[in-house]
Amino acid sequence: MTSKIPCVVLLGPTGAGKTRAALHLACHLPGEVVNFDSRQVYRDFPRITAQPTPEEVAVCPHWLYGFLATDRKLTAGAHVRKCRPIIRGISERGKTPILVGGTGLYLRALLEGLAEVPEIPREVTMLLEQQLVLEGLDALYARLQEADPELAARIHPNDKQRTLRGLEVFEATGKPLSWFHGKQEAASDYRALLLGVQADLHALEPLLARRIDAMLAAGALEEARKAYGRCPDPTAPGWTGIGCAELLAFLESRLTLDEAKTLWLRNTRAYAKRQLTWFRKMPDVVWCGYDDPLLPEKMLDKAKAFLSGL
RNA sequence: GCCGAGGUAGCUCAGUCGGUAGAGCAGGGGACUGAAAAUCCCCGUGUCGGCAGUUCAAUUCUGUCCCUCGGCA
Repeated sequence: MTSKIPCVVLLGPTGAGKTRAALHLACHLPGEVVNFDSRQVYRDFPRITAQPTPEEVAVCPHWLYGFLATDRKLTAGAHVRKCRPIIRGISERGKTPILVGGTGLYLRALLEGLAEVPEIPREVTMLLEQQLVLEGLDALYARLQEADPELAARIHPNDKQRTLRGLEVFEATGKPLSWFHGKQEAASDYRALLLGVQADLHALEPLLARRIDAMLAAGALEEARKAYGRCPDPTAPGWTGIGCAELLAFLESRLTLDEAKTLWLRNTRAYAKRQLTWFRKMPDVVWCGYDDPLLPEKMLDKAKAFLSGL
């Protein structure tokens, strides 16, 4: 049995200061930063998705930021497959992998693994999407109840996305998705210290508002304009990110800039709320306040104690 | 000043042929196994603009006043 790779995870809601803390850890452990945020992967949106700046990236290696084109889609599984060799490489170089991000599903998939479901052929997915339009969600959910009663019982009949996922797995493999879940092994390859940046929504809101202004001042609009030139399809995966979608609506004259900013803030806030809900229930997270000026130092101390205690 | 249209939840608005009212959004809580910055679930008492009248009963009808928005002056 191979020993588990030690790593440090930095989690928390958007805009709470994870990037800054990660840089401090990376400099002093020493370590390298690996992204687990589903949006900071887009090449065309470095500012709007708050990726580390070129100056920050120059300080130490950063992985899985800004590598994906706007019309490409990343999935939890694909992200995990990219992450694993990178984390192993960092560890073999004698450094500590520092995982930073805000996408709860990606983190869980990485730490606990994901069921091994084969790739679903595009035709299967497209056919189901057509059937959704023709037959309605109720009919598809009823089919899921036949095909995978266990999964159907767990999801809500209105949950379009999960109903389609359950059906596409069954149609493509002949086996229920819940069967794949049951067969999954619980072993993890990593021994992770979970460090959380704690912030409540009320405190976070003004920071998020200021960050939007700062992004615009730093050329967010120009960034969106350029991205639009490269990928003018508003339904492309990269455009569905918060900030991107609102600025695109402004560029296409569907919103004024003020309306776009208001919506942007509102959506960012709602997103932060979902992140807080997700991370709150995670066990064994060591929390530090976002407003603690010594947060990077405290997190570094905890990381050092964790690594020396192994 | 006159004519018209309105004033109902934090916002946008439904509605009650008279029996004290409900959607969307916002807000709060939650779920989450390859779209996850996604997808979805639960949570709705508010002088129904003020005052008076009619009525067993008015947010609903009538009068009047106030305010907002159009048009005409």
